[in-house]
Amino acid sequence: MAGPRAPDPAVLHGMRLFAGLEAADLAEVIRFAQTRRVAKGATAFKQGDPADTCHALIDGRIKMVQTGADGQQVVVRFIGPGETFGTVATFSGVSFPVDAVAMADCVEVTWTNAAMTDLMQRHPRIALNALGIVGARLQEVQNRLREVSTERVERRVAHALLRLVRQAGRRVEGGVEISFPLTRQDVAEMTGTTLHTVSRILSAWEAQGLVESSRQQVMIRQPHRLVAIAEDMPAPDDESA
Amino acid sequence: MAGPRAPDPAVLHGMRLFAGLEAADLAEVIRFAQTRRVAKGATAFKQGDPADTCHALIDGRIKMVQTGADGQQVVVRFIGPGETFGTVATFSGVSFPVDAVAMADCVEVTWTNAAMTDLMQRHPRIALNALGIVGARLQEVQNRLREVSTERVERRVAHALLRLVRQAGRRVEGGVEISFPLTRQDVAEMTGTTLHTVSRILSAWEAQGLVESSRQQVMIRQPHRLVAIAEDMPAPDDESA
DNA sequence: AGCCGAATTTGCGCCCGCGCAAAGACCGCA
DNA sequence: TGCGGTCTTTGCGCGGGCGCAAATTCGGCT
Repeated sequence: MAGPRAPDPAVLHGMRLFAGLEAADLAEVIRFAQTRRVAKGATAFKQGDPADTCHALIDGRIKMVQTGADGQQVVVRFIGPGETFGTVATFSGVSFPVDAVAMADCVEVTWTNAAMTDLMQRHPRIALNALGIVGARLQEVQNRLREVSTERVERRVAHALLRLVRQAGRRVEGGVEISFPLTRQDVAEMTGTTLHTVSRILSAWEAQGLVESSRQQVMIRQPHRLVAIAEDMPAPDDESA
Repeated sequence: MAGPRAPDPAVLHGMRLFAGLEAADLAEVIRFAQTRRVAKGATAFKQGDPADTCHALIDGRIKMVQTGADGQQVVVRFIGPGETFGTVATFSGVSFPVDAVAMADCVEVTWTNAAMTDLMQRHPRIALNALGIVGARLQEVQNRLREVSTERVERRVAHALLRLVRQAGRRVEGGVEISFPLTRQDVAEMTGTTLHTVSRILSAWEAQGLVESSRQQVMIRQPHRLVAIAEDMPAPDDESA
């Protein structure tokens, strides 16, 4: 019955945007959706494109990057499976304010603005969920704004890593690692510094046994000490001795 | 007929949050509202307070300030008459993430979270309006994040002043002035620098005839030159000669 | 009119972190 | 197994802007 483009309703399960909806409602939501593949390195949409679609990620990892007038880039946030993205501009702008770059091969579902608006009007629960999502992101960005405005680089990098661990941490032997490839440049663009400074900081931490990093990969060996740096606490006992 | 606490329905007119609602709906909205006065220097709510109310400003000017663990403050945004504030935490947090400080004597209306949620469910239009408002703020904060991450202080101050002019500019003889009292410290907290640096920059600009500033007051004499600084353009012709 | 506190200005010295540059490591691919 | 490109590391020097401190101005209040 389902056409070739109709996604499996199961993909909506666990999405915060559709939390609290009945199965019948979910089925309705999915009828308006389209699935799409985005190859690694490609973009789901580009900064400046007309914002006529809403997006949700099924699989992969997406980087939201804002580019300034003279080319400087800032990583606004990372998107993982189950998260919505590119929905804010739908209700508040005519064009997307960021690039959505696939860091791995991705699968996403999209809705037209008209369809999503209609769904929200008939199911206010979706609109309220969306408010919660956007509100949480606003708070997160405000926190980052305060960090970058008032904290030293080292603390900002610590905060960024901790945020990544919370969002995409994977327990491994000897610590926690960030479960997707991440360059020094990426971290620099998250923290408002340069890849050189990030590299220096990670090297110093590595020398202290705090982290272990290799190409596009970071593992935190002693999260509590990283927290201490992030919160500017006196260094806790070094258990590595 | 209206009780002593019931606000005049007219105050809702022009509020973006309630745009597109019928008069009857507005009347319903106002039935759940309470008016409240906030004296200059007092707070409508404090960072960390349980977020159990939504707010809209009728008159005055409010400064949203986030305070970090060790006391450093950042001005997140200013709120003018007709704007909603303190509504984000309602749907995404348990406590307010900022202080709302009255910069002048203020009048606000408030709703309980329960009332606002209920109103949104019965009038999805309100929820969609809220999404637009929060989305626009998210974009603004993202822009500031990029600025503070990649731009020099002077450009950031220029951007901040231009943003203030757009939001609360008043044409006066000889230029445009910001229509509410604003200290160097405020500007510093908007741009992630110190009041000393702001003072130095304004002094330099004043020497060039670009602005005119006095205690808690800034007037822009040559907006186009300020734009040139903000956008890092080569200095335009100096018309003051 | 005079006093007090807040806001502002300005000088001076230093240091964090950037800019530049070059070398080295690692991966994918043929 | 060799090649090329991307990512990373590290050294060196400098400069923007902060920290500290003191003087000054301004406004409000009595």
